[in-house]
Amino acid sequence: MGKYHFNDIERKWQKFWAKNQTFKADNHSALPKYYVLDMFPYPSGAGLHVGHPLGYIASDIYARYKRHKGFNVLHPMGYDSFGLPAEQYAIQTGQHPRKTTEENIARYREQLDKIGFSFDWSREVRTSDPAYYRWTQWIFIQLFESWYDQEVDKARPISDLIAKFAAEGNAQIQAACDAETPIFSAADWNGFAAEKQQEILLKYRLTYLAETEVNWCPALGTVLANDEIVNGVSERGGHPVVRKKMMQWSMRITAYAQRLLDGLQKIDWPQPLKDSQINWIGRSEGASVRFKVKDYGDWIEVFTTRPDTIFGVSFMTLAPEHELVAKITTPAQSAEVTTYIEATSKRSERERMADVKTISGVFTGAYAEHPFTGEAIPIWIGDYVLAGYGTGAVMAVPCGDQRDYDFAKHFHLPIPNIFGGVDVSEEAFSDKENTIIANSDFISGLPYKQATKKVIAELENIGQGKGKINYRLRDAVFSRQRYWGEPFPVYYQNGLPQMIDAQHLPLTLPDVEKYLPTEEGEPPLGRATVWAWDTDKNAVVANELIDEKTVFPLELNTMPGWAGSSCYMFRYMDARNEKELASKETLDYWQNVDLYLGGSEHATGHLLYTRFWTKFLYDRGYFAVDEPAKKLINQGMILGESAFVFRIEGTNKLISSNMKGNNNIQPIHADVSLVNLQNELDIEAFKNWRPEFQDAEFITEEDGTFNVSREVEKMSKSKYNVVNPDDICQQYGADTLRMYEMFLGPLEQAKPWSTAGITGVHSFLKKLWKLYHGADGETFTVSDGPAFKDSLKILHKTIKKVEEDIENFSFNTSVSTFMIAVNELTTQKCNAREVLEPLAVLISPYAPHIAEELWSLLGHEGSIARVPFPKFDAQHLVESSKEYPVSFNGKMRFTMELPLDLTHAEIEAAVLAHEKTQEQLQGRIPKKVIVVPGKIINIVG
RNA sequence: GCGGGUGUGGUGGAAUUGGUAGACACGUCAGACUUAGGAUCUGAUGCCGCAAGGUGUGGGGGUUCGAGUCCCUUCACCCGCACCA
Repeated sequence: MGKYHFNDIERKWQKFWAKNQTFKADNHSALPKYYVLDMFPYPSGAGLHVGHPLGYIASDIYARYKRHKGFNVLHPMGYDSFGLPAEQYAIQTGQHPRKTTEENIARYREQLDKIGFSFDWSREVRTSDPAYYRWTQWIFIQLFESWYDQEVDKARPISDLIAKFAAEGNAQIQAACDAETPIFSAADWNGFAAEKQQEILLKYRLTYLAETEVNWCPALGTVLANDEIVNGVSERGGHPVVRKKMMQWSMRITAYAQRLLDGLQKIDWPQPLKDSQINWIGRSEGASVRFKVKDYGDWIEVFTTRPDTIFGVSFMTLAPEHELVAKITTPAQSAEVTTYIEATSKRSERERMADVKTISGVFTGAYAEHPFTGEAIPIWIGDYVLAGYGTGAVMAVPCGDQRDYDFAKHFHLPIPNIFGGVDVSEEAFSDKENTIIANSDFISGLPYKQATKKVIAELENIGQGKGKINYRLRDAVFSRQRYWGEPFPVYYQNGLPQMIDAQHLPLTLPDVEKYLPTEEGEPPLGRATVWAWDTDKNAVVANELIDEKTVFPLELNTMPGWAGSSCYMFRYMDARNEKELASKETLDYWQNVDLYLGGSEHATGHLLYTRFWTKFLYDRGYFAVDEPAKKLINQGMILGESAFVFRIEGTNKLISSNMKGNNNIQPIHADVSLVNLQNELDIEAFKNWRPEFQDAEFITEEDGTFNVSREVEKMSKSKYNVVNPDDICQQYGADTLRMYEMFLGPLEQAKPWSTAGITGVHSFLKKLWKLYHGADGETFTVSDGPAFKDSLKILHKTIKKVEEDIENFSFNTSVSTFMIAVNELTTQKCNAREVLEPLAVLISPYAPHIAEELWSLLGHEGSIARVPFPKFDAQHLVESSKEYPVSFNGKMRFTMELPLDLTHAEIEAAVLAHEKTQEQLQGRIPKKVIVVPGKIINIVG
């Protein structure tokens, strides 16, 4: 056979796996199941870089390991192929996003195949494929046809709700619904026109159409969800975002707030990720209190976590956007209030966040009545109160809240002290655990907890409040004004939304000439000429037929990016089923994902939405489980090492990094492929790469080299620091790439990519190959004779360590374990099948190609993939004696050999009798001898 | 400000969970084989010191026979959330 020709070997086995469908998972297996999933990628035009496969390699090792352990493993892959970049590209070039997406997917697939993953490609899904998104649309319909019953704490069919309305009205129904839902009786309901009934039902459905204040991004021409905004600008592109009211589809995720919190307790996800979900959901316990506005019939409702401080209220503050502001402002204050509201609305979200120290506000001229004392409380407006949280209004208790305190100080409002033995002349006192309430009528003298309880009871008594749990979580806006997304299965009849019957799905995306919004400001689908629904034919027809009785306009918005990714893990279970999302049988068998790998950046986006939809489909009886993934691991990002050359400002002179001195310099990204490991730039190649520097003057080091400086940054095309895995595979092989990526460091940790150490891993694989070949390194020589005892010992040590490592996901240390094993076996000249055969199986999850080749050289037919994992046998590690280090007063002095089966007393006696011990003690009697089994013996003198 | 995390040689990182710190790899140095080496093999390599020895896991303190690991304190860096009433 010859030398280790990794390119030939890898191509050969990749073909073999594809041809034999080696990794096809079985939906009807008697074996225990195990589901290993990677977050599927968005196929971008830039292709894969070495950072992408990190998680895929780790999960692939685990999946392969589980197959060796006798599990029926589901390990699928697909593409999250709807998204903005393809659409942006389409806008610029007129190229249909479908086309670029398909090209990108083909490139991704080619790159993935080269790394030797054990994916079951027969289950591939693409979110932009109508055969897939018909199920996304189907789920949308299910959400529309459901409401959330808080009494039984689950989603139920809307027909149940209609029956309840008809029988008893809505007064007694505990459901998740819009805030301003009016109360009606059964008689009212039955008397309502059908359209009015539909309007009311919309307030209860789990996906609903409503005028919402949304985050509008003018540059992108679309709305964004809260998690798509970072620091007040869009996550993608960094464009400014403003608040705007629009008619939008929303998802009633708030109905699930508590269950999304509770569910975290039973899943094995990283604590930081759980923390950010907990934070995002933002549960706080308190009370809602209603304050009557003096001289008006209106009520202001506030939420407070400190009802115990209600006697400390000295003013109220409304958010500038609060709906009552215009109504209650007195004529005298009107001008001032208007000016203030205008000023604050001009400030962007970002400015408002950046500038939290400036205190601003204005008095409305109106007063509210204290629910207990009847005292007049001035009502102010202030932009420190957020419209989007709670009710957009607060009862200000300056002595107990620093923000209220600062506001009061600034506007010279009173700061009554309602805490016993506390000084509030300098700052507010917000330590509720050590609170004793004073000057507060019926709660004076009580600590926080009891006072809170009593106040809530009293508020309920007078009908001005109740205990309440408030969540920061908002309903998720589900409409996007884009082309390249799932169309809603919705048409409009008299302005009311109607669902297309699920049996007529998919409703496929129509073609348009341009991918921009229309001149009238409609979404791109407004350009489609065949985009109307004929309820008679149950088909899409031309828009010009809309005047006919049975033809209606279709929804012009599309679904957001997270729609397609929220249930894809269930579709993989039965990916080719044309009748259902997945059959009951397969859903029952595969349950949910056992191990999910992906980045932590999805904590409050995808990972929250997918939990929401899973719980919903569980409630409606489709799924057997209510969480998508049992265990989740966040792999760390692989960062790039960018290279910079320096230009002296205002000149065309480039200066080597050590020569820059006091010059005013400007760093410029240089492509990392033009720089060697010593950070020396290839000047000629650089000139060709950036023609504008063709004539530049290069100021080099004294030895004539030109050095760049390095910086660790995110890998990205624009930073010219991308390393392509194809190049690594070409030069060193996929097995080397796989092992090296694992060797780089702990899976969860972020780490810069550097090729510096790759030769170490590569030469390990060459040594492994040689271990199975004779002295010439070319002839396959494995003997059937007995193995050395020492070789068996190494094998079993390795089995134990590697198994532990895989189970703990510390793949980096097991690479070292393999290196030690191969080095030692080489030294021992071990060539026994008894050792080398199990070794090939052990290593096959990490380096599957070379393992397959060795397995076949060992004379086996077929793949190594399902060969049982070697069994650890402690027998081979048994020793009759062990070297014990002996220390005196904690200082290591010498070692002594002792049999393993001694009792503590026997060890103690043996140690004391030892000549070196006597030498150390010099006749003194030791205080005690500490014997820890298998560890150090410590003599304290 | 709140929450979470990390700090170990020239570098990436190990450390049986309280038991000989620095495994393994890169790099560096020396040697062997070579026309050559960016190939292969052997050896050395935390720091100070010729050596004996000393010292050493961001700093300071503590518990312990014994601390990278536990406790207190302090510093530095990274990542979330950020006027949440």
